[in-house]
Amino acid sequence: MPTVTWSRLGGERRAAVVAAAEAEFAAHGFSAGSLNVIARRAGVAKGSLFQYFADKRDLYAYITDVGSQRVRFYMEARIRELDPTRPFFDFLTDLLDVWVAYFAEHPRDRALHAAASFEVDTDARVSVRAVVHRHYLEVLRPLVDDARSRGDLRGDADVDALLSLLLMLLPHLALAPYVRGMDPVLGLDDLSSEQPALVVRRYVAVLSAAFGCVCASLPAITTIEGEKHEQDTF
Amino acid sequence: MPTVTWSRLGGERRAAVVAAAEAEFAAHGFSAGSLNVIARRAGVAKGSLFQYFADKRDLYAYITDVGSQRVRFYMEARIRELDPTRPFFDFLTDLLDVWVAYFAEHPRDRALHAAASFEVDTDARVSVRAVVHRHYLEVLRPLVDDARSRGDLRGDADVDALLSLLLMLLPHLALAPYVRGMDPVLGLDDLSSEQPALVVRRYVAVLSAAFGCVCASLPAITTIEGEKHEQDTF
Amino acid sequence: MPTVTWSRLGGERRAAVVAAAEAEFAAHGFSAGSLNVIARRAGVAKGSLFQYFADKRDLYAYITDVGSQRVRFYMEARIRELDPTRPFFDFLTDLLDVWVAYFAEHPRDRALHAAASFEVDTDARVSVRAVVHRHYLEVLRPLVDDARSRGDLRGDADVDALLSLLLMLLPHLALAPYVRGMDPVLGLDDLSSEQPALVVRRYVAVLSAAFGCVCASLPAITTIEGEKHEQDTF
Amino acid sequence: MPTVTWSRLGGERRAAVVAAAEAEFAAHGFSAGSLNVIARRAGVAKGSLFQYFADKRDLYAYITDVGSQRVRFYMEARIRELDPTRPFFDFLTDLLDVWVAYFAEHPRDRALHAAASFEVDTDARVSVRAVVHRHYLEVLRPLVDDARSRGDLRGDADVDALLSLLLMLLPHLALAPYVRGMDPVLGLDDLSSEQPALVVRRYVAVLSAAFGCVCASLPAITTIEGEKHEQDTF
DNA sequence: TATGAATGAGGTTTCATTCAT
DNA sequence: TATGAATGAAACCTCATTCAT
Repeated sequence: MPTVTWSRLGGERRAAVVAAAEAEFAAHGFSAGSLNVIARRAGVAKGSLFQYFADKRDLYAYITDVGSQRVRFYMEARIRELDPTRPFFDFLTDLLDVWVAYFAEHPRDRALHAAASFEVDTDARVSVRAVVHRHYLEVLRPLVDDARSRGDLRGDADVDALLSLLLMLLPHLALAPYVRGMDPVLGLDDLSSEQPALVVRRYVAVLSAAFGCVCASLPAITTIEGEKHEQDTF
Repeated sequence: MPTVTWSRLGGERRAAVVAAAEAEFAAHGFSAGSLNVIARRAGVAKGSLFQYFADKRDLYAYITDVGSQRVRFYMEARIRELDPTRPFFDFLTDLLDVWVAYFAEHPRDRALHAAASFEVDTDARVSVRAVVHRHYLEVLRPLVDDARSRGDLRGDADVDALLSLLLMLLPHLALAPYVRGMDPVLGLDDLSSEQPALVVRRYVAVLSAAFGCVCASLPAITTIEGEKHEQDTF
Repeated sequence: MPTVTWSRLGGERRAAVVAAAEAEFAAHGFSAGSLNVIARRAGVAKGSLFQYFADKRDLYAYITDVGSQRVRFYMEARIRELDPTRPFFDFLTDLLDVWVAYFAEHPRDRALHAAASFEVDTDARVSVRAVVHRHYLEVLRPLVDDARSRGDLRGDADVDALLSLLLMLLPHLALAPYVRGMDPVLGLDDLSSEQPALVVRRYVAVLSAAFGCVCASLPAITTIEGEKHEQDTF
Repeated sequence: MPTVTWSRLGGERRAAVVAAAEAEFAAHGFSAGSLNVIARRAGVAKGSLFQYFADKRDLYAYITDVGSQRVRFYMEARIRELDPTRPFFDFLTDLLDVWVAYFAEHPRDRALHAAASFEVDTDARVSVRAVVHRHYLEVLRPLVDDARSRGDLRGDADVDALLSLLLMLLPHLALAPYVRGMDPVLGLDDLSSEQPALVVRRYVAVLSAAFGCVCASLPAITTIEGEKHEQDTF
């Protein structure tokens, strides 16, 4: 937790430290990120960092938290716009599109997310992922619960299994297009050949088949390729 | 890639190097693993390591490959015993049980797998995961293809999406019971409350619902809990 | 020397600073003692310490002085009770017993004494020991002078040599039982095998033989061990 | 203990490291001595020091050992020249003169001795003093034992108390002339006013009176000052 | 082919002190 | 008078890699 000194700090200095730390941890992760570099880039003395944060891990946790909240606030705003009361898998499709687009446009957040996912230091990774997972679930669970109460999910749908899969799919969709080798099957990391949007629809189709109400129909994947008016008929 | 010197090396010396390197990388991962330690424990000169491998990354890739092959050979043997011609999702359930049990009993392989998954160094992680994914797919794709040709999968099943999900689920099932925070939903890391076996069945139920032939029924999870018999009626 | 600000300070604040500084310097000595820690534990601002004392060394000297005076006042009170007009070496024996017991029961003063003795920083050590030595001598010299004027010491006794030896023996007796390796001969640091009381008597016997009046006899060490009665015949 | 690498090292490089380390530890002691400085002055890479010694403490212990042995070898040679079979306290007087002169002429050894005596780090101090004390005793005990068997000491002399006092007097005589405040009574540190030689004689007179055979007379201190001839009559 | 000595940059953290408020 | 933010030097130690033998 940041010190009181940090909370009393002027906005400019704070912004400089946050920016430098985000850049460094995004580039090299926690273990390999260097406080020397952060201090130098922020234009503050090395010792000052320790007036603001208990230690390296404390700074890292703070940076991760700030980043997670930024993503969450953004997503929550977009969720409201997307109208979460629509048929769930339609909504989910749009949501994942937004998600993919966000990380496409925010390389810094993408890198922070990756750094948190791949951290070697067990304690650092665990505490950071706990934060991230909490954010994920606080947003997703209400959406899923509402969907089930609306009847968009099967009555016997294993909601926790759905959430568990989403917890894997979300980081995957965010990172795979930029991390070679993460997805050797669907080709997410081969940007030229296939659109992430298509992969989103393939995953949603799977989830819909697994959890959706039998009567509910899913927008056909063809809707992307240009001919799809028969879509809502099957 | 190991040098020719390595290939000409006596078996004993080779085994010593491999054992020391596996232990070190399993314990500390690639970035934090120390060649000094490996050389000392293997009883060879530090310089010798550089006669056998181009650099640290080369050694790491080799060690990962060796480990992956060990796991793969084991799994292939068990797959033959499990009779892959049975109904696919029955077979898959047993396969995942074996998988979970293997990593429960082989902490070194589990640690190597985790080290590869969490490596910060991008290049190291990418090259290692490429190897691991290749092994996964070379085993899984024939099984899945056979299942489809046998009619165990729906005709329009998105086989690649299934493989993609399996590529996420396999490491998850192997590591989550031992890595705090990986699974905050299904409780895989809370060994006392829920059996990995049950989680396996929940995941397979999802996959079966998504990809299975409509007519094919899955062994109900009720076999473990005893009450949800309506599940196999959908 | 403390500033005038210090002298005008409220008693509570002063006590807090003294207590924190004593604890810190006792635990880590001057060089390794931390003003940060002292300020934090005393509940005052770091800057305040520099309003009360010129610098770290000044604070340290003050703390040592306070501690020395505490010990000195205690010893002076006990000296009056012990009746310094008795035969000198009888009295000295009791005095040293009291001395040893005091430090046995006051670990904080013991630690401060040790810290002063083992300080690496030459200037700090010199100034601190000057204070301590002054206290020692102001107490001891009158006692020794009285003893000589009473005829308890030989007429030609080298009083200064006696004081010089006492200045070595007193810290030794105070610390050796708690500092491994200080006394590899008489076994003061091996509490189980020999009592400090016996060591006191052996040292006093030496001093008595060296400085005592020939006619004056010393209580034989046999009072503790019970057999060497021929000792008092020399 | 130095590594094998150290033992295989060329003489020139070894000498440079030893010289630099002796100078640094002599000047600042163990805790405050800097490996950075040592490496720079020795003209070797910082990392090289860690190829020769396990850590800072290891290097310090080695340096202290080397220094102690140097002093011991010198003293043993001089002891043979001084004829230890002479009357003990005559011999002891000469021995202490030599001792004082040695440290007067060898400021480096003096500083190392001081550094070892005043080290704050308990473990470092303990281990170093154990070495020094061992050297002291291995030299002194045979001398004292011989003296007693020759009849130079009283039959009932407390030999261990004598050794214990010598263990205090020897460092005192070596260092006090150069460390302000160590001796506020006999004025050892006030070089202009009184000769260390006289102090030696005053201490020896005390020891002789305490431990010497009654019949044995000591060379009167008058030999230096010229008037106290009544001293040898007690 | 094997060795292992040498390198020196880089890591995090603590510290006493200053000074503007 | 009290505060506490800022400083930046210095600390020990580890590391992968090179190269002469």
